[in-house]
Amino acid sequence: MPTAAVKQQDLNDSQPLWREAELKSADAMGRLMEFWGFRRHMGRLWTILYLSPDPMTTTELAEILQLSSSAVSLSLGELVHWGAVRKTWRPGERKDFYQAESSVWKLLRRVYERRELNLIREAIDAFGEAQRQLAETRSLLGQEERRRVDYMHKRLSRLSALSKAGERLVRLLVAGRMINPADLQSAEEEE
Amino acid sequence: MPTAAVKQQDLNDSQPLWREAELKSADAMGRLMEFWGFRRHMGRLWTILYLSPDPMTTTELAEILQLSSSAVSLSLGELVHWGAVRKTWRPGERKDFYQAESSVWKLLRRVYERRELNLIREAIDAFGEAQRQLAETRSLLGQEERRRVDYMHKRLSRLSALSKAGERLVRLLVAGRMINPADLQSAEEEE
DNA sequence: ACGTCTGTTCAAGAAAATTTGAACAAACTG
DNA sequence: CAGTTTGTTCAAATTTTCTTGAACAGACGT
Repeated sequence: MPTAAVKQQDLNDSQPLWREAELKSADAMGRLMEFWGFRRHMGRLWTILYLSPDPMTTTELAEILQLSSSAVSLSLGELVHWGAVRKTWRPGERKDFYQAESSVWKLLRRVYERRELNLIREAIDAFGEAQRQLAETRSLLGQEERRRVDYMHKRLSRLSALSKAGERLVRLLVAGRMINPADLQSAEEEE
Repeated sequence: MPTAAVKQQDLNDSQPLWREAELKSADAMGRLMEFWGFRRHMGRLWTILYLSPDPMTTTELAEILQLSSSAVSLSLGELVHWGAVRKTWRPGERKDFYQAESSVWKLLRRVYERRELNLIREAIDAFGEAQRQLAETRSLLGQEERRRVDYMHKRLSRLSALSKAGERLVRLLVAGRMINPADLQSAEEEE
């Protein structure tokens, strides 16, 4: 009694013809999102909602993507947290309905603002802290080691300059202003 | 007999005073690299090399970061593959020496070119393929479903437009030319 | 107030990745 | 050419991350 196989068969039969195209798109976005550091399912769920003219329930989503209700709840919650999905309700219906935030540009900005900028700032802080630490030890060292530490200090300055250029660049992106990648290049070059 | 503790103590004693700052920087870069989808150790190894005035051996690297030789070999190999680290040799010395490629800008470009662009292109292809599939089924559907499929098709056009704008944007980045993020924004707006 | 429906949380189990030591291969030395 | 040294590869073991089903909590209708 191949329960799983039968179930799969039933599903295939009852699926609309466009389901395959829908899943293919969802998977493509899932890969993008996963690469971008999010859960794979977040991209898939968002896409299903984005492609649907009407808000959908967790039940429908779970069925389409063959996910457990807890998996759906978890990833949807995170999507809501990022503002990528909104809850809505229907008069008379008890279930929650979800719809995709459809401005991808808005979403990109929000993520870069909340996440990537923080990450870069932490790196900048770490480099600065390391430099401070080097400066402290400098007086305790012999000539040979002192030159070594000075070298490190200079290199850390370059990493700092680069990170700061990166931060500036992301801030411009978020603001929708023109970006000049040559800034990154030159951040690295000046003595 | 706290072997591990003793070993750790020995290490601490024999470390130069600037080792802590060095590790702190390496870890910061490790986090950045990990977030960016590379092995955590790649960022750490690269940083140690970047901060060193002289090329280093796998043995030194393994000792500093407390890694097994195989871990070092693996991650260094990948760094070499990405052009982030170069092998060099010293007359008389049998061991390989490694030095960091110090132009971060060059590295960024290479990665975006080889990796991110591919990823985006795959997504673009998937969306296009899905649209084609929808067009094929359209004639088989009733009026209600046809409207549904048309909606999906329109949405996929938007995803395609966005992805293509993203691809263009990355290509400009790689080329070091000016970027206008507003292109992304408008890719989404035109019906 | 009770039973039902819905959504979330959590701990256990499954899957995926990283890490390691050992085996292998290659290059050099005496 | 035998014996080292060095570097890579591989499968096993570990760690981490994901997934799941069950337990819990809240809201609703009767």
